[in-house]
Amino acid sequence: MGAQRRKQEENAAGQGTDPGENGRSATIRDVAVRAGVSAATVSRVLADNYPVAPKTRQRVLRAVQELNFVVNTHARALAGVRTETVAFVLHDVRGPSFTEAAYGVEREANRRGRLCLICSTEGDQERELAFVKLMREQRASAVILIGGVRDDEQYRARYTEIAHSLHAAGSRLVLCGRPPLGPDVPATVVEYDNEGGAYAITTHLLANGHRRILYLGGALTHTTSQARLAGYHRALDDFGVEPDPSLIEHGEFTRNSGYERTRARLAKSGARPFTAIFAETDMVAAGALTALDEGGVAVPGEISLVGYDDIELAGDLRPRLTTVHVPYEEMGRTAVRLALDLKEGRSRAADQHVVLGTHVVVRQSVGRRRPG
Amino acid sequence: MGAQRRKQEENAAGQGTDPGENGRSATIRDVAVRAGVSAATVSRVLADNYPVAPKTRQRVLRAVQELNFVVNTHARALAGVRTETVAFVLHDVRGPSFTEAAYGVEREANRRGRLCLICSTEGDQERELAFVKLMREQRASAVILIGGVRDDEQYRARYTEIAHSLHAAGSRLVLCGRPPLGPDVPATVVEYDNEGGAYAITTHLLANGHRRILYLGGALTHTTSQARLAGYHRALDDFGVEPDPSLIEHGEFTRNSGYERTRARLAKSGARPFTAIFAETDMVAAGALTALDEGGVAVPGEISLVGYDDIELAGDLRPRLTTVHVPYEEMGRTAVRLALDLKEGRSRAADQHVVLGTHVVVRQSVGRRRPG
DNA sequence: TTGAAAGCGCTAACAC
DNA sequence: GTGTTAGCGCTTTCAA
Repeated sequence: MGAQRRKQEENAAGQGTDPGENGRSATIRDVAVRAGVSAATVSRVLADNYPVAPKTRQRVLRAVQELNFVVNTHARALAGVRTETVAFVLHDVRGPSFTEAAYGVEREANRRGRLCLICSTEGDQERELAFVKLMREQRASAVILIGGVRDDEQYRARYTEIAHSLHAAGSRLVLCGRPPLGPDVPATVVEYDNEGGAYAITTHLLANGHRRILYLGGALTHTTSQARLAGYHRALDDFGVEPDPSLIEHGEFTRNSGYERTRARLAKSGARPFTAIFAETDMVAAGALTALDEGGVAVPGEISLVGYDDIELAGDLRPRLTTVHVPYEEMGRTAVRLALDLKEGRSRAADQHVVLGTHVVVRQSVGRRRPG
Repeated sequence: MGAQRRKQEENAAGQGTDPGENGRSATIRDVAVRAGVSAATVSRVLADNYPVAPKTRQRVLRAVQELNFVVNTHARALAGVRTETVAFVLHDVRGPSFTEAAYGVEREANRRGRLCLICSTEGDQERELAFVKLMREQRASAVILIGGVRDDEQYRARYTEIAHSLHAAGSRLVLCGRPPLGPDVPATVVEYDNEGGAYAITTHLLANGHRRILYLGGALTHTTSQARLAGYHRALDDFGVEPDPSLIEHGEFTRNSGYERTRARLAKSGARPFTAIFAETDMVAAGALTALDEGGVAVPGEISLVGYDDIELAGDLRPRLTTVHVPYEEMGRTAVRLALDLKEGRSRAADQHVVLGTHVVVRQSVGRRRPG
């Protein structure tokens, strides 16, 4: 698929003579010829970084207009001029929490004169890799990945390699909410206190007298889920409550999963073996709430409910959802800040691992319960 | 800022000798030297499109590993190999409706083997232009813009030019939910029946006996708002109801704007001059509902409420929000489909304008009212 | 099976 | 002020 052959094919397939539609687009050379000057002069006019006679400039600009000339970034980049970009990769653009982080990335990147490119992978690792590859090849300033993963040998090996290859390309890998890869891997990590948040909110439930708390979790292998579940267990332990495995469920981080799982539980037995529900994300909590609502169960009267993430939706639910606030936007901003500061020599490699705090936001979905 | 000078500066600023950190990254030439072959051979190994002796291949791959070599897309693109991408531009990644469209774009682009790049502009036209420029220069297959605009001469002139320059660069401009630019402009337009949806839902309110409907709109100059307001007026007209200008409000498309405006109205007078609220987006409706809730106003008992967009949130509100469904995801998919089909010669220019339908989704936020 | 060489489109020293 | 020229890093003929 060489340049030449490709262009010929395009021409052969062409339907019209409209320049640009099929024929090759105008180059700086074409403009030069039309304006009766050299390519260098055109380049100067375009870059506007060098004195050019007004009349010449006029002619060049006219030619540019007439030919509908568009510079080729690739050629320009090759010649040394960079358009700095920051890339952000998430699973799903529709997910409310990660887009909050995307927003933070975007703002900070912009504040520092970079363009921000976002890519959604639908959780497909191949796609993630393809995008990282593209960004690496385009020499993006930083590539920021967000979203829990399955933390195994394969993960570490794979991302360690990615970190190195990005580094070799003059870019930087940033992991948001993912486990660090090791001390010698050139990657920036921005985590948040996942376990601590889960601990705190479980404690909140326990302090309100709840002892049997249904846990609506994500996939068992998912690092985010593991950390949250760990916090839940630690809190139980601190209160001397024996954990009941039958109260732990694993599923997806979707509204629907929360809905279905809650419905199934509600249908199961007359005497409910739990007085509160800890949904691992607000989305799951929203689904659970709908199921509770449909089942005629009062919240927090009969059952208390808490979520995690503190997305905007939490305040729209009725009752308003008590949840754990995660500083997603700040994570995004921090990710960009750390990576760029490092590149600009304003930060040291040792400071490339940050853990942001989380905290409980008490709203209306938790009620007091006399334990026993 | 030439390549040479830049590199020297980078070296000067360097802290370590780690290759890649500051020094220039390895090129195909470096790999060739290390492997004791020519650059052409390395290229062949990498592209894997040509027979190469197994042993040579081994040596090359090893050298690639050792040097952490990463091809330079720019050079590659310049030499004729394209990574096809589709670009999507929206105002805010956090906005629920447009990200639905982004999802559609992403899926369809992916189905057709393209990578999808998303850019959020925070409503900044300059940023939008910068991104479009970048994508044009990178020769993206299509550049898709979504979000209402101020429809004036400047808009038309500006985007007509963009359409032409994208076309000249072999790309294609797609406008989602924005007014067409004219018959001779090379742009694809995917609209939805904005006015029709507003008409239908207003009719729904009117049919339920509501005559005084508070309208919580967006900016007056915004095309989306204009169309929705037009639908509202047409419905009133069809029912022989005199529109009351004091019931029309303009503001922003945010939760908070809906909240504040509703609160102000509620505070204003004891005798409320309206029995229903038409919020121009579900987001605004969510805010209005909170205000109503706080004011102790029963919905739909005392006041009915409808929104527009049918985002997921609509089903989470209590009462569940009656609203207008807009096929955002389909818009995204359609945008990609039309643009790529055209490029592939599987569609004609005449079919590059599509209007998708909208419809009312009846849930629980509208009550009957005895008119008078 | 491999290498040499030309060229993709642009930029920036260096001459004039 | 403007043109000439030498690359940037890669791919792909063409020749060996």
